Amino acid sequence: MSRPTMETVAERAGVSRALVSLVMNNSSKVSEAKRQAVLHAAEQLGYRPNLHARNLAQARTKTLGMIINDIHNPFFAEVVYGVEAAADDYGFDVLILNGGRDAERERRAVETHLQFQVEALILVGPKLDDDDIIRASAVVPTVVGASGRDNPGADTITTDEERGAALAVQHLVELGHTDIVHIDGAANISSRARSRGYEKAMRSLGLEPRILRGGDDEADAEAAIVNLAETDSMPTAIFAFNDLVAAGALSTLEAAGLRVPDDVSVVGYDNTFIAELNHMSLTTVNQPRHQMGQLAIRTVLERIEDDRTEPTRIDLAPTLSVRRSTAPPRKA
Amino acid sequence: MSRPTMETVAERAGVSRALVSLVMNNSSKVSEAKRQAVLHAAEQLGYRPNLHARNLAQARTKTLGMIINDIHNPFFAEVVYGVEAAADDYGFDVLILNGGRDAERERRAVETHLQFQVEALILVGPKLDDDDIIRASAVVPTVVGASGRDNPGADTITTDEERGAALAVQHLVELGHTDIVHIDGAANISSRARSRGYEKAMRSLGLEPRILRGGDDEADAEAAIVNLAETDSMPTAIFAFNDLVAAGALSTLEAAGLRVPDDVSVVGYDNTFIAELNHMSLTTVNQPRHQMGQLAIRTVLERIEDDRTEPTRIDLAPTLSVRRSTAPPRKA
DNA sequence: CAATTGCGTTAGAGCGCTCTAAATCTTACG
DNA sequence: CGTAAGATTTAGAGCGCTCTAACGCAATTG
Repeated sequence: MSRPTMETVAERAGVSRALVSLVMNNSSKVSEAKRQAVLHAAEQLGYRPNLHARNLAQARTKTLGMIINDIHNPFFAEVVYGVEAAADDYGFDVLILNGGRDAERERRAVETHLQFQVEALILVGPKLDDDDIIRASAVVPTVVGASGRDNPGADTITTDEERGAALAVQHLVELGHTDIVHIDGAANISSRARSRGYEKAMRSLGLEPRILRGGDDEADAEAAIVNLAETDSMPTAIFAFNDLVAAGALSTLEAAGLRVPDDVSVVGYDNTFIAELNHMSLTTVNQPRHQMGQLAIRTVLERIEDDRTEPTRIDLAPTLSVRRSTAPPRKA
Repeated sequence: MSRPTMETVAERAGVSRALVSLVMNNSSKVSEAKRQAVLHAAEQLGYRPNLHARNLAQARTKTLGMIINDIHNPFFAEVVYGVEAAADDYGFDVLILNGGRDAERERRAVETHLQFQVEALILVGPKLDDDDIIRASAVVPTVVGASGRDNPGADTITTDEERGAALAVQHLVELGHTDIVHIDGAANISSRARSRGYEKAMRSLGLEPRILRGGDDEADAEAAIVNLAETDSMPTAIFAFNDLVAAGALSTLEAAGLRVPDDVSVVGYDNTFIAELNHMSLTTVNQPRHQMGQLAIRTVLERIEDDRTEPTRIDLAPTLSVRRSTAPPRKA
């Protein structure tokens, strides 16, 4: 007693298999009587179309493959929502695979998606290297989001991270800060652009940049700040690689008896919900994640449906979300 | 120039289609010479097996469907990791769909999974009601995780939330607290069990329970605490429905000039990474999420492979993670 | 009234793969 | 050297669905 097929439904409804197919795809050229008969039979049998059979029979699958860097990271969740909403509008299914911050795992995820015959790939913050991406994009249209790299072969949707960093610096300078340290993202993909943005902005304002090696989580911030404390030159403001590093800065500063923002201002990056927590209330650089998701779909569909062939790069403008972790420096 | 098929590879390698199939499934009864020839041809052509064709041809798909309540919520991410790791061990693929905290959406997700012929369904914190779950579990084995409900028809994996609440109370009492307020989860599924656990524990220790209506996010906590402040009977400790509510409590208390844990201790629930943040450092009840994921797979496989038919309920023991948001009450 | 049109319906091939049964090729042994 | 046993390989059916081409039939037309 396996699952009912079209054959079963057709028999029950007293029509041909082809007619059932037409009804299932709600074709307009089916008489109302037969349509009802088929629908009724299907209902009774608990019939469900077999997607694999359908995908095999049709040329296309109407399915998109998405790989996110890390399902833990709330940053990506928002992008997923954007992608899903947009995909839904166009009648595409989205299959999500978790990269788990591991290039090898992502490679397998790409493979799985390709075997599922997805019509396009959406990589959000991939750990894959250029070669992998070139290889994938040779098979299906590929769009990369939120990465600092150049991703030859793929379309890209990024935010201008240099500009984002500049926004942070500018905000701090406007508050009156001049001694602003940056804790960078070490080997992280986006680290380079953010550091560069910081550095350029500082110099163009006639200030001396100071960059400390950080990383992408709390512990990394701690090390950097302990370092600062020991060299005895605590700045009046810190611009962290991301919100998590900023959170680490917050607690390490407080542990050292310094108050935020009274003694030191802190700015993060990403506007994850950590920053939003009242108890953190982190001033941070915001990327339009939902919009990025939507644009990813649109970009990919231009390839699929309108067969565009030249690569696209979309660079969105970040904004600053000012909260309570920044304030004018204490008067000396 | 569409994608190469087995036919193409077979031709190129000078063998039959069946032989290619054998190689792809690395059967042992293929001569080394032919195996190499096939592999080489496949490599050259960039051949990738079509999963839809395979799934159609085989009786089974070796695929599991997972639906998580909300991809935003870091609690679920951990469960996903557990599921993926375990599924991998058994050679199953996991398809993840996002419920988006919406019953209707979950219903569609179930439908999609069934059309994909998944061999089982794993629902984590579903919004679906009993009927939906019964209906789904009539089609494929279904396991429900992290829910407070009874889920007829499905296997369930839960943690003992009453006990979790009791752990929190016990910890606070051991520190010397007697005036402990609980901010509940309002309509949330798990709310009932946690409140009941709190109430029982309090009474069994001879203390008077006080329950305030909360919810599941920061803002809900704020309302509850403002209420407390106004009625002028601030307790010495607060046990919140979850970490997010606890975070809300933290900031509202501090805004009111009360210090945590000096004036008021706060305990959360779920041990999400918010609790772990140094700056929060929330004492909280921990659920073994990774293990829940693994057990979900094991449970479901017992149905599939060992055709178990009687329902299983697994109830895991929660533990307490003590951090810096709790301390003995200030001496009056 | 025969021929034409058009709608609703159906037969049947084919999507890419697996799997069973049968064919072919080796090897080994009396 | 013949042949049975074992090791490889292959033909061909079938998985559930879509899609094209053709069919039956009623309505329309000259």
